[in-house]
Amino acid sequence: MKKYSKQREIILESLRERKDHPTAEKLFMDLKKQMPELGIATVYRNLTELCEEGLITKVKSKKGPDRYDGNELPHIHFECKKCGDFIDIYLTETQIKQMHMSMKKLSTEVEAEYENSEIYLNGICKKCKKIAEKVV
Amino acid sequence: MKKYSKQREIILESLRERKDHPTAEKLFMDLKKQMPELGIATVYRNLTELCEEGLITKVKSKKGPDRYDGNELPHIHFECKKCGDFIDIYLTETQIKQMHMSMKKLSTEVEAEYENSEIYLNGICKKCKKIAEKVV
DNA sequence: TGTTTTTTTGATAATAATTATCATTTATAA
DNA sequence: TTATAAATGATAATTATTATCAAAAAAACA
Repeated sequence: MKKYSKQREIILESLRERKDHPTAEKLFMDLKKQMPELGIATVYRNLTELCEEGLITKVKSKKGPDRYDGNELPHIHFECKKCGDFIDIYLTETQIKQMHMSMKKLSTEVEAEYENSEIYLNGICKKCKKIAEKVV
Repeated sequence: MKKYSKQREIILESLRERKDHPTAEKLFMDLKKQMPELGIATVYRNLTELCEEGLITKVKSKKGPDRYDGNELPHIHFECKKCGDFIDIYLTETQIKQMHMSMKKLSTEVEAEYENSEIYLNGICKKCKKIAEKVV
C-alpha cells in the first residue's frame, strides 16, 4: 500500500473532519498550527491532486477564492450571500437517483455525455437571518 | 429614463446577443474592435455592476477565469471538460417550477432563506465527442 | 545497512485575474 | 453656460494560484 506524505495525510484528514469549506489559505493557516514547517505551495499542490483523484472536491464561491470540501456523503451546497458560508444539504438515495436521471436526460438533449453535476443554492443562512431580525 | 454609458450599453448588448460565455478578457478583446478606446477596467467595472443588478450572470468555470452570461431565458450550464465550452440547456416552465420547489424545500431543511439556484453539468460536449471518435 | 534514485517539500519568483487609484472625459443639473 | 457628479481608461496594486528549484524525505537498490 502506497504511503503518502505526512502533509498530504494531514490535509485530507483535516478536510474530512471539518464541516466548513475552507479556502486553501484558511486551511494552510489552521494546519500551520500543528505543523509549522508546512508551506502554502504544498497545500495548493495537494489540494489539486486530491481533487484530481476525486477524494475531495473544489467548491466555487460567488465572491472569494475557491473552497475545498472533504465531505464524502452526497450533498449539495447552500451559499449564504451575507456571510459567505457554505452549508451542506444532504440528499436521500432517491433524490440523488432522480436528479442524476434528470441531468442525464437534459445532457442528451444537447447530445453531450453527462458525467456529474453540481448544484448551488443561494440565499441567506439561518444564522444571518437571525442577525437581520435583531437589527430590525 | 436614465441613460447609461455607451460602454455599458455595448457590453450588455453584446452579452445578450452572443451565445457563448466569454471571459472578461475575451469580451474586452472582441469589443475593442468596434470601440478601440475601451479599457479593460471599464469592462470589469460594468460586468460587476450588471451582475449586481441581475441583468447578466457570472458563471464560474472549472478551470479558467470567470465567464459572463447574458442569456435571459431560464437555463442551466453544461461545461465540457475537454474544450471548456459552456452550453446552455433550457428548461420548460414545469421543470423550472418543479426545481424551485425542490430547492426551496431543501433550503427549509437547513432553515435558510432560498433565493435562487445554479446548476452545473459536467461532461463531454457533442463536438469533443466527435473528435474523440475520429481519433479512435 | 549504506548508497543511489525518486519523490515531495517549502521558500520564493512568476503569472494570471481582478480591483483600486486617479487624472481626464462625459453627462447631468443648476 | 457653468458647476457638479458620474464614468472612463491607463496603469499601479492586490489577490490567488502556479512554477521553479535546491534541499529534505522516502523508496529502491546493492
